[in-house]
Amino acid sequence: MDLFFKYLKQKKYNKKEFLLEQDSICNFKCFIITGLVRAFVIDEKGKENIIHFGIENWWVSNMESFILEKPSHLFIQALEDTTVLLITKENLELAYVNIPKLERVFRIITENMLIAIERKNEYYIKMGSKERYTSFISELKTFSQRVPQYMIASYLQITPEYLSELRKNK
Amino acid sequence: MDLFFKYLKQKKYNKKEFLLEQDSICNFKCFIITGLVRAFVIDEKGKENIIHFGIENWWVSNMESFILEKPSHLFIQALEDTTVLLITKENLELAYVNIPKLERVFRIITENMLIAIERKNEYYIKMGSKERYTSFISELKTFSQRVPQYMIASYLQITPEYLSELRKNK
DNA sequence: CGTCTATTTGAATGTACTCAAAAGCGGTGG
DNA sequence: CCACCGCTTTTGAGTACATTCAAATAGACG
Repeated sequence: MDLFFKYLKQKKYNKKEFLLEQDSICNFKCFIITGLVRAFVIDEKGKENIIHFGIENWWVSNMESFILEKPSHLFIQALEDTTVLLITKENLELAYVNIPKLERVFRIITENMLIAIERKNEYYIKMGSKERYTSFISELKTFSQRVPQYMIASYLQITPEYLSELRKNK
Repeated sequence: MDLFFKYLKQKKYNKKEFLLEQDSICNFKCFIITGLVRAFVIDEKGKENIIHFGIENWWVSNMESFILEKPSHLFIQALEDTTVLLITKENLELAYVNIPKLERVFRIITENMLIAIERKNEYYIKMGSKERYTSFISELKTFSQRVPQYMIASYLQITPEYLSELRKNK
């Protein structure tokens, strides 16, 4: 652990600041110590679509951009003042070499990210938008109070107007 | 590589045979040598929803079930006669210990799975069902000839009837 | 208190679905 | 080789769910 920390850099982002912008190459992974971020893409109509949120104790990055070193399609933005431990791609590669055990650690972290995504997908496939909302709220109610409605709507892939509708008939 | 092969077992599944059924625990990963499989979930209405296909040179498994050793929500079924190299969870853990380099290999495989899923999600979020179909076909046309329309519809999250409609107005 | 942002409301519209039925297609056996 | 059966795809009418747009209302913050 001590060894690993040498490769990390603490960094602070203010609310609304971008950790990553579209078209730039994501050369880092961030571990969120405190704060909250959102990752979103912009579609052809200019609408922002939130892919996921990142909260305390999660790693955030754009894996595709990070690994393939290609321009990112997504934005990552702090929704609160956010403190992270950042590791660059360069440093991570070094760390893998010098701390072989780290391979296992990040294999497991990656597996857990994958599980989280698959679970979300399953939800979206199995449920209609009403159940999606209620189960989202019941599972994440503490966290859902930290983001505005319209962002929850975006995450649930519905319009804010329709979410408002759903909330009424709950 | 030779070392690793000792942990693998070749296995054949006939068309329509299940590699994994709902409620059983997925204790394997399979590398597809030849053939084609589909992974799907059944929703409350009894409808099959295809999450992804697995083709030659891909690993298939249900990561959530495999890693957390919990009952699977999904089915994995051969759509053609399919030959795989199978590794059990047990053997994989042994292999990790005896071939430390394998940690790196599976970290990278997992990362690539994650990228594939994220890319699919991005497609679904950014595009309407029409563009989803056309881009699916153009990217995967060789492969799309190996599966019936109604399964493509299921994968695209639309009804076969509606897909038929889309094809007409293309 | 005023301004800016977020949420709600409602009407009109559109996208995709359901259900039922017809048409197409492929394989099998007579 | 053709006729039939089962499965897949197409067609069409009616419907439901979710969106758009515009405007009103509510909340947050300096």
